[in-house]
Amino acid sequence: MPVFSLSSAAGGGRPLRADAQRNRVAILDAAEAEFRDRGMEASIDGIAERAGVGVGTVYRNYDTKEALMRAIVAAHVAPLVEAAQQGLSDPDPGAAFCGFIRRITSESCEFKALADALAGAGLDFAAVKEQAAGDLFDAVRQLFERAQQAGAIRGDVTADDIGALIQGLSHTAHITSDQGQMARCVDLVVDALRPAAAAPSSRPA
Amino acid sequence: MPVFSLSSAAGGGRPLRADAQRNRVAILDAAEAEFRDRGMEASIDGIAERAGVGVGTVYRNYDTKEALMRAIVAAHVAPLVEAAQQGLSDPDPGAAFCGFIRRITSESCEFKALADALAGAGLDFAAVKEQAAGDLFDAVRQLFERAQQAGAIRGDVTADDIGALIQGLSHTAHITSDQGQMARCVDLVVDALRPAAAAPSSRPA
DNA sequence: CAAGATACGGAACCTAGGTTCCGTTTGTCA
DNA sequence: TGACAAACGGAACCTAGGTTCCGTATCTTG
Repeated sequence: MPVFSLSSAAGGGRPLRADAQRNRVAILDAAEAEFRDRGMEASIDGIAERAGVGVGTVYRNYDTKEALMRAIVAAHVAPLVEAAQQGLSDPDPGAAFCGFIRRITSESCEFKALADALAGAGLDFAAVKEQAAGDLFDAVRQLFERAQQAGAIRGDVTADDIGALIQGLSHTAHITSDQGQMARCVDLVVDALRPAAAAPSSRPA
Repeated sequence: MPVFSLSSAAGGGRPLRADAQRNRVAILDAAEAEFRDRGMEASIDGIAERAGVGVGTVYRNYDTKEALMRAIVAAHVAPLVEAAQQGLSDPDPGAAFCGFIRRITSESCEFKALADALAGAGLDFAAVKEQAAGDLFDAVRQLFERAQQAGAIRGDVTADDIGALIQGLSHTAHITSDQGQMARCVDLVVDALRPAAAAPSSRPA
């Protein structure tokens, strides 16, 4: 049951039938929209209907709802992970880290499925942590450690703490769609990560 | 369908039968334990079994699972609300507010049902916000406003922001049972609420 | 255009968990 | 202890949503 490749089956095969190809795109689009708005609460029936397709057709492309969700989330995570990797060579480790946190939380705010994935809501948490969200958490950890070593982050915070905070913020992102409020909350937390008042990394008085 | 009073029906009535009285207590105890450990994921079947009782007996005391949950949560919320009211006359408004935040998050960490109620998980959110959790949010808001007026809290934070942060932290509390980590995260957030020590914050527009 | 392969739709199935119902048991009172 | 009301237990019911199945429709190829 192939998950990629728009025009041919995985491995050996002959090209996909034209209608099947069209449907695959429609399903992806529909899933994208539904998962965006409702996160893990989106239903297969809803996605199928939105795609103008029967549920069977959805299942012919993705074995389970979770697989479909993962595919969609993965598509959103990939560019984030890439951005994180670039951040690793940012001359200002603190800014790179904070900026990345702001970015993923902002993304979570408008794409509920990402929020759910990061918050571990409605999914087998261990599974998520390996897959889609796992990559992101790894990326965050690397940025975090670099920032902390550079002295841009308080020493008494651990990577696990960051993970926990992100999970919490992701939940908030799932609930609110108010980007402004979300941003204020995130800024607050991010500010709090700076080393105690003594050394404001970016701003001498 | 009475919800209070251990020995008699609400309003007019004759005393409760002895076995009914015993069962009511057993149900309350069982619900307390199940909701503590599993939050809203606790099941009526599980509660009934733990209480050594049939599901019908549970429903004879509480019309719905949510009603039972509310009763249990309310019992935990009451003393908190009371503490908050006392906090309103604390000479140090900032400490009163922060202390209260720490207290409810700590409580949420070991009593998952409270975390769920505050995070709005698995429940009709509006309903929760009126009931059990609503009182708590109100209490927090009062403590917050007083602390902010006293200058103990940054001026650019709103009561809604606090609500959002609590919801997020409550989700974290639901996931982790590590009181230490929870405390670190909460401290971080609480610290962040203090007015910027001397210098203007350096946040990007 | 016919034949076969491929894909489709959506009814039917399954599971989980909340809720109801009713025949049976137990407590209470005389 | 007998009789009645109160309470019990738990099977049965209902709903929601994920998943499977298969008869039918559509594409592709010769």
